[in-house]
Amino acid sequence: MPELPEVETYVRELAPLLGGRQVTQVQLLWPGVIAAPAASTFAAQLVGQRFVHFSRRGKYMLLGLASSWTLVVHLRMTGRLLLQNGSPPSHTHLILQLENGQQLFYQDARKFGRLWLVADPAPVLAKLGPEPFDPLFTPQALAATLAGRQASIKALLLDQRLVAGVGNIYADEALFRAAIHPARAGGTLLPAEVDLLHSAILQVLNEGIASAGSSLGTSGLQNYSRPGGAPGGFQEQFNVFRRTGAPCRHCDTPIQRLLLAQRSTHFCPRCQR
DNA sequence: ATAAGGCCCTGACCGC
DNA sequence: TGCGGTCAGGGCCTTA
Repeated sequence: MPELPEVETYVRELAPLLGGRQVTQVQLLWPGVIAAPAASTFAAQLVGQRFVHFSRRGKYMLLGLASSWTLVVHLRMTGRLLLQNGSPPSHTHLILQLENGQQLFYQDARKFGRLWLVADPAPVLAKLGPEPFDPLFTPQALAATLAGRQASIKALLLDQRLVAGVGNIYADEALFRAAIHPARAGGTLLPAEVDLLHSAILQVLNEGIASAGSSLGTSGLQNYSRPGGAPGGFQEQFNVFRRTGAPCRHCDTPIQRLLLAQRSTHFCPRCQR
């Protein structure tokens, strides 16, 4: 599932490919994908716009246009952006024809993803917590948000109001690196553990970005790929995520799976107590 | 304010 | 081979 490293990879790889390109035609095949404005006006407002700026906030992709408007994209579970020629793949819901002959496809098998075309993206992003790489996101700030919380640390890491961009994959991997059991109540973490978790979050996100994200395609849906369709590589470095029953890379104990906050959670029962 | 559960979707997978 | 049931899961909404 696209989380911060996957969205960051999109931003970095789309910038040179899409920068300066102009939208000449919009085909909206499934209007439900448009969150704002009304689907009937979305296409008309996007035609003629030129992509000039590329950034990210949490798991939201921000495609800045020459008009100063922004096309905001959230891929949720299975959303993908593909910059290609030729016929659209199955589950394509939006096609942007570009002036250079290329096409930008928005594809999403489960239809969870959404796009916004807005003058100001701030309201869309209003509920997000700090960016993990923002200097304001310090161990002390993380400790303050965890203080008194009874919910599991896994559930809290998935809450985008605490820190933006961490999803199921990187939450599990960060908790393993920090040697913290995912079911621990957030408020019970000791200061030293919060420090470990803070640096583990930054570490796994950085490693994910360095590997161009995680693609899970061998079993289950191919739910993330880079703009040209190539997979990321971080799944090769998973310590726990979707490794249920496989030996822990540190101690050989079989990785276990449990359900927290309605999300599958993977951990080593020996390394994470 | 916090926590928990339901909902949206549909391909993959499992058991029969 | 075919079929029905179950699962996954981010963000939003409702409920307690």
